Amino acid sequence: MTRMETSSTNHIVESLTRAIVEHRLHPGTKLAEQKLADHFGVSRTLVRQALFQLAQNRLIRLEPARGAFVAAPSVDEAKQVFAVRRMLETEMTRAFVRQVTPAKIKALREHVAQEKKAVDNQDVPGRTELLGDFHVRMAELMGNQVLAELLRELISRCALITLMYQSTTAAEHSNEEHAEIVRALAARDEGLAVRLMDEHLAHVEAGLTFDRKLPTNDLSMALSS
Amino acid sequence: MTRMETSSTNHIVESLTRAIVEHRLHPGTKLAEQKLADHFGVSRTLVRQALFQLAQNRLIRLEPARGAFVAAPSVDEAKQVFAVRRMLETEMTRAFVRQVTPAKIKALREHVAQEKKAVDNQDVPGRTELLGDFHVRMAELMGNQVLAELLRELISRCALITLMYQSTTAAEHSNEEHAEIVRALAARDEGLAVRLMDEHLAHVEAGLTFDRKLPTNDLSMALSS
DNA sequence: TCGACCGAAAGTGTATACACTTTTTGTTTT
DNA sequence: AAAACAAAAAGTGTATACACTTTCGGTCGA
Repeated sequence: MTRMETSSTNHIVESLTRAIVEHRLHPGTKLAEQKLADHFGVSRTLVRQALFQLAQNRLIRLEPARGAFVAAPSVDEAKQVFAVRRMLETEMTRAFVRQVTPAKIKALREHVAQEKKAVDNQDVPGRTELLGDFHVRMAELMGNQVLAELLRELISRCALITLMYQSTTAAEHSNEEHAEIVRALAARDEGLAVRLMDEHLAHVEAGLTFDRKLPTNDLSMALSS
Repeated sequence: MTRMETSSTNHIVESLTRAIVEHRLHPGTKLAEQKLADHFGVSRTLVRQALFQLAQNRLIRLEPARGAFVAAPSVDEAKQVFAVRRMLETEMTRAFVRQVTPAKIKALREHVAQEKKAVDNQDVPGRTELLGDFHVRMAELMGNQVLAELLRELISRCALITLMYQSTTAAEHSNEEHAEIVRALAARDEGLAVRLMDEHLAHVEAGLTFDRKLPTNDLSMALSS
């Protein structure tokens, strides 16, 4: 279900996005164009296109004549992003209950099972992605691709902020909450489902940590995986 | 309150955005890079950057090796965008009531008054922008810049779809609904405010028209204003 | 020793060059 | 006259060149 446009530029965007979201590239790290170009084996032209795209997604920040840096969102911005997620996702949950079908429940259950496997296996990048994708998956199952893409963007920004998924217990906790939400959806209990989703997001938000550890980051090291 | 970054690229983005949102450039119109470059007096490099940005905002569509075209969203996509707006804005309205202050009400009243003036004066581009900005203004007054920018994006996409604002009576209608919403907010009547906002968006959505009139569009003509 | 200054190195911003693809146009063929 | 083809024109995709800005290292002066 991943994107299949593999235009050079898109490959760079995706590679950098993963590195940032998975915390291989820390906030503040400088992304020098020529170094990236060498790493990806293309010219600066394509790197620049990718950087512009990432800047629009707020994953990096472009300073005029100074270059690109991995974004370091303020506490305030982080709270705003979460506020938006809660608005969107509580309403999404409400709408989901109203159009729930066995097939959709089955799809969500399978997703949660996949999450659990990743969590149990200590597959850190895998679980990070899967835990975020749960929310995107709900939007897709509702048939709203616009919502899904919006959520994907917001969740990327969240991942840049929260380090919570790095903790195994927190990941387990999220996984269990997802399972609970699915149960409420299956039971068509709108009030419960909405409440669980709201609480779930509150928990994720509470896991925000703001240790601004300084970069000390080697580009090619971080990108090599 | 408009953006003041006037880097060349941003100027191009804003200029094209306005032209598209105000329907001076019709869906399907080809945006040839060299022609735009000549028009703006820059090289293709900057035009390309702008086009990439517009593509991410879904205002244009990039076809590989064929070029950029003003987007022509499907009916389905339009409905999805509106569904997202309703999720976001009903919840935003709810939150607004809970943190309403006289100063915020005053700001909204003034905005609605501005709208009315533009509508009365038959200032078509002005009223289009102001009617959309009402929603963005609410988000800003709540102090949520993330929400504000998200809404601005969604509303641009809507404007690309709806031709309703071209009708004077429809514009008057929207303006009156905004006034009603502000009254409900001032009265701190949460239920009423949310209901009015939901109905308002339903009305806007109902104004969707999908006449795919063929381009026949001269670039420099459309951009000259 | 510390700070200010200067030059070199590195890096960004924009334009241009060139290869390759699509579109157009004019010609040939049936 | 319509369809098919070919060459030319126009346009996109990527790399490179070059001007200008920032950064860094070292030297000089206080």
